[in-house]
Amino acid sequence: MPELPEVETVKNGLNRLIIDRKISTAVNDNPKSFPNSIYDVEQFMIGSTIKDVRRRAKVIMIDLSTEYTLVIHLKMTGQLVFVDKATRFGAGHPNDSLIDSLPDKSTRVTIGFDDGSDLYFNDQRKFGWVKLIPTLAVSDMDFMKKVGPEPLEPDFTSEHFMARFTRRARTNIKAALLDQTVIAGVGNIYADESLWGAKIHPSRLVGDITTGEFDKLYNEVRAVMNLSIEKGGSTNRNYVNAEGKKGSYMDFARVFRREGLPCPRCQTEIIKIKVAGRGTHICPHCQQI
DNA sequence: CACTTGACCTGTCCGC
DNA sequence: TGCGGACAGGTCAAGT
Repeated sequence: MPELPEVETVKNGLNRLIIDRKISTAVNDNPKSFPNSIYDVEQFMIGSTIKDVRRRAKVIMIDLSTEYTLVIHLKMTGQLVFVDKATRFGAGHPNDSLIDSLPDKSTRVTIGFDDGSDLYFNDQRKFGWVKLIPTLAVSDMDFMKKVGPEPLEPDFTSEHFMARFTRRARTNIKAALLDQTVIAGVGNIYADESLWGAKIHPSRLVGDITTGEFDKLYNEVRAVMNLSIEKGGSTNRNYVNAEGKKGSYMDFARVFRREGLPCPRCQTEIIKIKVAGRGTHICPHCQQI
């Protein structure tokens, strides 16, 4: 899924749905998805209550009353879906009844609360993970130490943004945007969308991008991700929010997965190419090498 | 260090 | 309707 706007949407949903609930069970069906020992789970998770749900980059952190935190990465196909069978929460949305369908084949971890509700971690491709670690140790994780700044923070300026890229001067701008140690949270969808907005070809070398172009790109990254948060994220394939509902940003996408359709700016046909090993969507007229 | 590529998985879609 | 291959929202560990 999940880039910054999707993870932010899940986090906001979980904050509405699971705060103060008490964990009574934890079922793990894949040691890679949830590698903690049974001892740790029983000691620091069972019986605890949910205190807060936070996000950093594409990672969700669920703080427990035991001073332990569930650190979760959804990678490509992860989902965190809350279902309350007692109140039928999660039922009745289009094409799906979560009440009946979850847990399903892709469910890796089921966290049960003492009121009968459940939080499911589903992950078709098994790339994602859930780790239970001391809250104070979260900032010591390799990922947390290396990850770049949050682009939507109010005090994150255009100058800040540009300065982060100097280290990656000899690679292309798309690879640099996707590099989580440069800027946190940008993935394949929003990289393509913001490069189109700034009229920058994704294969251009970072070192050749002008200050003016960086300024545009900075504004586009923020505008595109803010719009997506407002739309509940992008459902390209699997993504759903904490209530099991899809996001609608794809209805507003300008280039992503729109190959063969006209560019909204100049009507030139959008094409799909490969850059930084990823499928990449551009307007060949607006975005020149 | 900076940079690129392949690996990790399952499912789906497309061409034969 | 089967089969092989490419591809899918993301990181990592290796290689150069």
